[in-house]
Amino acid sequence: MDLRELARRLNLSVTTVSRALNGFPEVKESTRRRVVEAAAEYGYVPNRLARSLQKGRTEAVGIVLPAQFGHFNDPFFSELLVGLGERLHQDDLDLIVTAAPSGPEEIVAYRRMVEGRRVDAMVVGRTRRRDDRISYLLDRGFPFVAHGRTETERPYAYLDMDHEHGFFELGRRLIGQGHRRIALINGPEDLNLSNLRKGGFQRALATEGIPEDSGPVLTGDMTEQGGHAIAGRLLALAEPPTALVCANDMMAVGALRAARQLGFEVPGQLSITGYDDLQLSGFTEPPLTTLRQPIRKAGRCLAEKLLALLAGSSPTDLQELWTPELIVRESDGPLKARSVA
Amino acid sequence: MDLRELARRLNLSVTTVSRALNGFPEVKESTRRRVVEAAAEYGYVPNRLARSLQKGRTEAVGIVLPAQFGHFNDPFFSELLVGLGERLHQDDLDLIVTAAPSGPEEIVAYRRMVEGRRVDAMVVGRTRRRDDRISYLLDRGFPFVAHGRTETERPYAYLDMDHEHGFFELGRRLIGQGHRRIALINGPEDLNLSNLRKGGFQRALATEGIPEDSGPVLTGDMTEQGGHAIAGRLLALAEPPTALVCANDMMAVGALRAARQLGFEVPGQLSITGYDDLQLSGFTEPPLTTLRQPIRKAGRCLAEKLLALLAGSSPTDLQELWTPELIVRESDGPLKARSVA
DNA sequence: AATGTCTTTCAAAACGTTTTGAAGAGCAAT
DNA sequence: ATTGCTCTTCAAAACGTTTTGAAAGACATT
Repeated sequence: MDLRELARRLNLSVTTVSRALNGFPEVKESTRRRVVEAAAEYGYVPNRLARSLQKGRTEAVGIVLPAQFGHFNDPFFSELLVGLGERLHQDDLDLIVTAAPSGPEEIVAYRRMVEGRRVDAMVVGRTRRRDDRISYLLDRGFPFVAHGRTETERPYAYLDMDHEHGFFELGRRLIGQGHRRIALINGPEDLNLSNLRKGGFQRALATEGIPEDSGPVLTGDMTEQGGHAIAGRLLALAEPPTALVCANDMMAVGALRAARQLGFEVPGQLSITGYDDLQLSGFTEPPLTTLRQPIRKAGRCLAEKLLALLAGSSPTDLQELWTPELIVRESDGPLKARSVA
Repeated sequence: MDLRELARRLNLSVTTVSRALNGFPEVKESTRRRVVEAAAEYGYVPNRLARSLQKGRTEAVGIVLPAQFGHFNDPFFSELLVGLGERLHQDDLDLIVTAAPSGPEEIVAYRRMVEGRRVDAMVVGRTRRRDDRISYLLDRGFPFVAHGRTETERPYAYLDMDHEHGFFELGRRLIGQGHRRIALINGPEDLNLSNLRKGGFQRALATEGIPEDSGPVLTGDMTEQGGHAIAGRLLALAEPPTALVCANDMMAVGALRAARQLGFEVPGQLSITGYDDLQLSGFTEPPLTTLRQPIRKAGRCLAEKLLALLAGSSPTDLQELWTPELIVRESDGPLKARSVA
């Protein structure tokens, strides 16, 4: 059942039927009712493709999921997708998802979506310091919203967490507990969030007058294994740090395991903190002190920004920074006297 | 740059250009080269919508994510999406995602995808015993693949885990450890997997000659809270069970918490098992014995089935059952003598 | 009766592809 | 010169909508 057939049965032109269904004012009320009823009766549903082709809008938004192994183990993207999907659905927009490993294939996936006119806008997740996906989209003038900032001057719409502030606070908290040798177990340097977190961490040290070599920064994979390896190295030092600030919860879990294996008491001899507030973080031994970001809410917020963008808002008005919430549990605290004595 | 423009610049008809690009045999080799080069030079990318409209295929597959709160906390769907996305991407198929709470809205989401001719096939996740999504798709003769079976006679393509067998083995294992009062903390009864798990569990009891009232089955939300509530009730009984078989890891985590609060030693006085092998399950106290299903691999497998289906395979040839893998950790074991004495 | 103004309807063009059916060019056989 | 064949190219139709520009009908105003 297509529009032509429906029009034929009603003895009307397709024009009128189309207008009746789309609520145009120039069709007589009684005709509209007749059309709407017939459409319902025959189960007419417009062909989305044809409509999109004609309107020049696809009514769809694209996102490329990172497909690397291990990296995807956290519920981050599924939560984000539900947030996005819920909100976009309300405005009848589709979400087109594809998966690509980061690397040369990734930008190909973007090009296919953008240049194949498959979507009206893109969502870019997990931004890097210099992000060729962002430059690509900016160069083409293609609408997009990023979850995270980048080191570019050019303005675009984003939602980001204030990583700098979060890690500044975390650093100050640990220093306030008496720690003087604090290591940052950071994520890959090309991720912008790693850079921001490092900045906040180091600012905390500087503010409190702690020398730079008492606050080493090491980077690794943001996985349990990555955290385990780096913590292992740090704790084997002659003067190991008394606190480990980890880039995310998975790394912190790895660090916890290393600490247990090397006989460090947490938090008596060693404080450990994470970031993300994954579900598992409340169940580790001890439960993890961490920073929380509301991911599903972020998805909805990104969707709102997309809608605003497509409605003509300026990207400059769609930049937002959220402060992560400190979740205090039991993996950090002041040193016990014993280790000093 | 569209096909017409490209043809104009080449002094060729759109027909020839289209055929050259799509590798039809009736175009002269030198012409093809000329066309392909020009297409690359001008950065021509075909408009997917127009092509789909003409071909009558959208080259897209749809999936509706469950949007309820709490239910979505496990990484199940993100892993599934990556598996699906990776494989579909290889064959140039899109994955269209939308989110809807299960209930009347859910079937509307399906209808929009199917009847709006937005996708060529659907993926149905988490099947229920009587699943109106499945009947709807079967009634319409619309191609789809399900993750999970249903209580229908009509054949369709699916991949499912052998829940029955998994819980049968789990039951036997606990009985072998000496347990005689074992409760099943099950998921909602409308989910088909709940039913199958219950079946396997009860078959294990029957095989070993354990009376039915020594193996109570309770159902609740498949969340930490659900598990906590039910375990709390069970452990408050005059003769509490000595083993709790939980429908998933989150429920098991809740049960662990209830056990700790009520002073039950795990596994000395109480064994607890889960299902899923979530990442957190290796980090609980004690680490959880559970059944593992390879989710990403399942996503890829579902994608393969979709491709086969679209290529004309019969659904009957695309039914597959995987056996979950038992992951033995430390949350189960024989009773310690103390509690008997 | 002619003109103007709404209101309501319509035929045809457009969106960018692929596919259909036909035809032109080149050449060998008659 | 005509016919038949192959190779290559083309104009036009089709996919199912929305939009454009025009026209028909009703009614009031001159």
